[in-house]
Amino acid sequence: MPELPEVETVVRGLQAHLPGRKIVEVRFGKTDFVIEPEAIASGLAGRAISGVRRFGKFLLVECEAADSAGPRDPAAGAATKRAMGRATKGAEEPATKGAEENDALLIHLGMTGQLTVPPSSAPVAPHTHVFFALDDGRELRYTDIRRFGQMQLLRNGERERVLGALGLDPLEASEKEFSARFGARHARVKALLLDQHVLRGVGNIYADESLWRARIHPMRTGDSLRPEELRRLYRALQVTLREAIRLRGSSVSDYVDAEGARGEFQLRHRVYQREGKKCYRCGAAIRRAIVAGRSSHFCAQCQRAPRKQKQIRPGRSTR
DNA sequence: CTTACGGCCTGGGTGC
DNA sequence: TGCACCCAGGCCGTAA
Repeated sequence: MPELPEVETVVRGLQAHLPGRKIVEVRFGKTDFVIEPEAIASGLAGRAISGVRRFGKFLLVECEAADSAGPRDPAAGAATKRAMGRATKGAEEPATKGAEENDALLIHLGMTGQLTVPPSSAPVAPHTHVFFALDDGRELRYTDIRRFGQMQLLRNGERERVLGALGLDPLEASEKEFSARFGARHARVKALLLDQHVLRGVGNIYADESLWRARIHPMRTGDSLRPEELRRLYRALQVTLREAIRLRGSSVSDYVDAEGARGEFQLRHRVYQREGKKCYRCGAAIRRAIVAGRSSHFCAQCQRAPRKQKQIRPGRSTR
């Protein structure tokens, strides 16, 4: 399941291949998961790629400014301006802001989406539905068994509308911002971690792993967390996500990076999909329960369940 | 407004 | 061998 660390790994892989390349042609297989495929085909053919970046679990393949006016046939563009701003380092600026935002291809990998850059002559893997032929004889290919992914063209000025509501990137948020957001909410902490409007990029694997590391039960509510618990969770999230990125993500099912290689963080999972196995910290059996509509794995010994009282709070108040 | 929940999308894996 | 069923993540509608 591509979550923040997996998407980050794919982005880094694509950054090594795509910037500077020109998209020669776009072809589709099934398009039921693509928004306006014709717009993608006509809008990106002939365009040069300037960069690739991550925004939460989304990938953005950015184009250089369309040379001149002709939205028709950009045949002229012999002078393919080299990507000036190189890949750069980690600190990414908000993808929704920025003075000039050029057209970009927005991609969400869903559960089984894969992006690779094989030679055009390479055999096509089953369930490959989008092909971006490049000017160096290779293709950026999108493969997605379940087609839970999503793809759309973001034109100039559309980023804020499409991505603006997403929450903070967990690796960029400060402890203060994190605590303020979580501490003010009455929803279960597991639901808050998965809510992309609170934090962008965390999914089921890293929510469970972080909660275990922080020794917090997934059913606890955000506003029940003591300051030190909020701090522990913040730290656990950071450490877990960074470690996962270092190990190139978790390959629990179909996930592979841009080179087609599996990640290794699944070997470090402490609770995810370890129901019945022993807790690495205390030896108790890892349990699984549905929280926030998702399978949640935790150690009932290390992560104490909250008191049952699920009573209806007296309305008003808050403030 | 906030929260909880059920359903939907698709297809691989599993168990009978 | 076949087949029903479960499950995954995001999103949306509905209800409290």
